[in-house]
Amino acid sequence: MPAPAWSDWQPLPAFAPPWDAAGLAETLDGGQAFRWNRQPTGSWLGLWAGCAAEVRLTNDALQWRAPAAVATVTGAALPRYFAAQEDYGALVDSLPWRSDPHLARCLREFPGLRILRQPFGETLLGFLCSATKQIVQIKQMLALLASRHGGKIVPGHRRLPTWSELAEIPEADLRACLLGFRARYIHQTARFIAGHPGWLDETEALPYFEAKARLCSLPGVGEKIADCVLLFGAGRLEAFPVDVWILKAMAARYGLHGWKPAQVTQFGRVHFGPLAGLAQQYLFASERRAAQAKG
DNA sequence: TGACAGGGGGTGT
DNA sequence: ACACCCCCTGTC
Repeated sequence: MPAPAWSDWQPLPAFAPPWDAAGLAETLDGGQAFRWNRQPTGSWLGLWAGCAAEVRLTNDALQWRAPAAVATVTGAALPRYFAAQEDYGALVDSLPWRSDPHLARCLREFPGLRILRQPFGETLLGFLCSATKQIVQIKQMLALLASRHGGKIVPGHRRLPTWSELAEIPEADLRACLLGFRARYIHQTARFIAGHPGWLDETEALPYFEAKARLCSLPGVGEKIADCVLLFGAGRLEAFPVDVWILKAMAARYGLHGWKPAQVTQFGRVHFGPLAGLAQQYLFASERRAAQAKG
């Protein structure tokens, strides 16, 4: 099979502040998305929906290219996927960093961090896989799901199965993709979504609290996963996912020792304001880096 | 090189 | 609180 021809490298529409390598790595492989892989050349190869893109950083500018067969559709999808229409300088500046030295430090630490705007349904699938799993394992599950059950994007790369397709897959076959107890949740969720056409699209369009409540009605989806789906798959920057990492980080950095997740959620909304999820992502990135440095 | 614990970014009961 | 699954990682 011949290697697919790739489009020329092209700049992504410019927007400030500039990208940096750490921020790009954290954005693509820090727990928002699970289908980006660093290439030997240092660029990143990512798959979503029917798109395949390679991105790289040159002189603080982001460039992309795609297999010729999907270059048009990928190029059209990229600005939305990378939230290129958002003025991140203004968004970040509106966070309460002036009165929060720790937040200010995290913002300085990852100047290129973004919140991706991934396809809603795929984001739900990714985070249904995420319970008590680390990023490498989630990526492995999704890679298996795509390779065994997803349609071809270009030779060598497959998309994730749609929810309609997932509804037709026996639970045992899902388990074979290393999903463990999550296979049952995904199977049941797929049956529900398949039986309620338009439900996902409607949910994505609802106001934040209503959308979250609807997601939480799905088997295997609790508050944390619902918030991740809304933050990374619907652009709801007010969603503030509280997991054990953020629980520990907030305890250590803001003195919230012994606080329960619901209390930390409330604190986050009040303290960080309407873009609490954006602030959370910077805190999260900083804690991850600290943990990695520690070994 | 291989076996063996231990624990894991959550949800449901 | 504990089960749910089972892969990853560190360790011997």
